[in-house]
Amino acid sequence: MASESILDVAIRQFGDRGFEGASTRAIAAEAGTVMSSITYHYGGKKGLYLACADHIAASICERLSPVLDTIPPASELDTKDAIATIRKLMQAMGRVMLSEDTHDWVQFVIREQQKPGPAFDRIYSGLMERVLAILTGLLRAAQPGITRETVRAMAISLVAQPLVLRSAHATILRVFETRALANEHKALLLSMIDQNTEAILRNEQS
Amino acid sequence: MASESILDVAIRQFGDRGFEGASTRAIAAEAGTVMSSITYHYGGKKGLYLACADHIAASICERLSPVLDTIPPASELDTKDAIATIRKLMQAMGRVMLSEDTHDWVQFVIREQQKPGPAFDRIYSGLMERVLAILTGLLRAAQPGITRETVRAMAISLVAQPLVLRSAHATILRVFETRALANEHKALLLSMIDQNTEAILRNEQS
DNA sequence: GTCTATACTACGATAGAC
DNA sequence: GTCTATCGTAGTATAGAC
Repeated sequence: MASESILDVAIRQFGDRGFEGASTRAIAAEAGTVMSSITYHYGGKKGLYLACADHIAASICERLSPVLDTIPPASELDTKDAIATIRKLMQAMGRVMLSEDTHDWVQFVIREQQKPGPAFDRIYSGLMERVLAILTGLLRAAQPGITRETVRAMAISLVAQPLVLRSAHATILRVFETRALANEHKALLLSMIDQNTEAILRNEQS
Repeated sequence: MASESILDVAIRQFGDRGFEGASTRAIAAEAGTVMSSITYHYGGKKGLYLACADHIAASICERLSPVLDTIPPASELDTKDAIATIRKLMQAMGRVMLSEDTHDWVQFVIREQQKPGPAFDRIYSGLMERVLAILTGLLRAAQPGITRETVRAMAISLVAQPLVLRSAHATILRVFETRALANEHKALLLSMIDQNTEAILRNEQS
């Protein structure tokens, strides 16, 4: 079988074991080369880690772009359309969190949240900042007159629901008494997010 | 100054740096002793880690018990009281997540969620199982006729809101453009959780 | 019980052969 | 560019002095 690239292996290892837990020798070996290749291509372990962060931010951004790109400027949306758009955005984030092939990326990001370093800066400015800017804009359109601080708190509360699908993944598996989420579970969780998003936005609006 | 106990230091170090990132020599030194004491008292690094998990589960449980102990059996509650009780429980969880002195505990748990091992079993059975059992019981009382799977999904969605306060802590600080959450921020986030909890439960109930 | 001394392994970085 | 060889450091574990 063909070797994966160093970057792909590194993202998996860093996500799985964390920065200190992952070993450059093991990453290199799994990529079919030797440790000194990492020094040559990335300047060392830290450089490789930062390259992973950049790649992940770009990859998740790319995964979300089919939805993000269809979102019109918030100024053009009325309350009803803004709510519908926010629901669409939450569903897209939920699907990313439930998708198997994003597992390593999201794991990496969650780890970096716990002890943010230079890699978090790149992920934040390359991914989160953009998504949060769109979401806060939509919230302002959905609920005119809302204060800036309330928008921030509400944005956090909304993204909490997709995020928890990964950040508490181990607990979710226990709750559903399974080793891997079935499609029925995923559909149920997504529809729950949709209902709750609608309830939260409708509530505030009154 | 008096030395902290090995367990206290270990919880902080493991929470901060993860299992692989923490060093037994550093933990022992900070506790005012030497590494071999860890071998003697806990049987090694893994044993110390498990002891930390037990201690954390008990500590968080103890912190929540003032609220948990006042919750009557769900069978005695009507819909209105059950909703009020759930809101009180969510607020208690939110306060735990926002409290500074639980930082190390929660950090440890979040890390263990990412790669669950034997320590996660202890935290789950010693803490989460109990809280989730109470919450699902309350949900059934709040919304009679709800299916078992829907209760599970809703429980996850509800706890998502307190949990995100820690699991996405780095992002929240960026959103509020601050280095540490002020009391006003915390109050706002808690009231947002309360509003959303109420909206979610009211919505489903109809 | 607590510490010292030591054995053994694995890590990341680097120099240099090819 | 990719490899081998090696260096210094840091990790856990263990035996034994006190």
